[in-house]
Amino acid sequence: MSGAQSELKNAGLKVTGPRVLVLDYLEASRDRHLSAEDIWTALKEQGEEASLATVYRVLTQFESAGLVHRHTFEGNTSVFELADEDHHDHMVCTKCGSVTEYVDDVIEKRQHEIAAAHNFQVSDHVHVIYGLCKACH
Amino acid sequence: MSGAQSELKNAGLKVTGPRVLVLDYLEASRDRHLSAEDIWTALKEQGEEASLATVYRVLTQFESAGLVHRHTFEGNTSVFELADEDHHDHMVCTKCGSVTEYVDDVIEKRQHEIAAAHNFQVSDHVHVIYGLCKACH
DNA sequence: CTTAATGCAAACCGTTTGCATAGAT
DNA sequence: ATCTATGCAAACGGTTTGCATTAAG
Repeated sequence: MSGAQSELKNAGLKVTGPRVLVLDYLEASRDRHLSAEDIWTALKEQGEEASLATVYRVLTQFESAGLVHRHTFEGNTSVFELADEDHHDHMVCTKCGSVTEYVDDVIEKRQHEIAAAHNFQVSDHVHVIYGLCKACH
Repeated sequence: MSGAQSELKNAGLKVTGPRVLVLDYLEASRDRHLSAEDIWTALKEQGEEASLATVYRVLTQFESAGLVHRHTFEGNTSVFELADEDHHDHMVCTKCGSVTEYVDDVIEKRQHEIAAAHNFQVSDHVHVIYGLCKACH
């Protein structure tokens, strides 16, 4: 039984074709941030069928189950990535669209101090740096 | 001549009814972050007419002219605010939607160091803390 | 066998656009 | 008078949804 199958069971989700396909594909693309359409296209190219609507449904379920994170960045399309790693933030290249991840304890800590100072109870945060990646400038 | 009128001229924009209305309304709401529809509704309520399409066009022009900043946050609707103040980041209440602004030099400085370390050329950044505001928890 | 998941196509929602008309300089 | 801005309604693009069908447990 594939890793995807047991992950689905652990998450309390029924093991179905589309769910396994999407999860497998996300695991094979751990270093990338994918849109629903990216995934749908990739599955079609590898001969597997899953409707776009189902890809969206599956991704939304995965997000609720905590398997996946959804990012919106600027622009209209959401991108998804597996959620099983540590928290990190993103640098998005405005030219090629590539996404670089980073972690920084100074910032992580600092934002909790800021929130506390405003009597604000943090549940999540987004930190995105926009600019040109190494390859694009 | 109102402040809005001279601001428009300075920005190289023709002084028209809808542009003055939108800019005046933004100035009267400096402490808030407004969606295109918020503005359109407000104008209608105060008896002024401007089509929603025009409000969008005007806001987009203002953004290009640097008069206004557009934020997307999470979710699909953009919000706008006047751009004539210092840079700041945002805390968004996930319950009531209120937006609190803050500035922090430690974070500002730190993110440039991080970018430099990855050979990334920063043009902009977004830092949003999500959670519950003082009033909501 | 029962209930939940899928595919399809249509609906949705914020936003943009083409085109004819009104308005600014 | 000229050329741009506006209003309207239709188009758009990503995402969601209703409903009949299919598959998982």
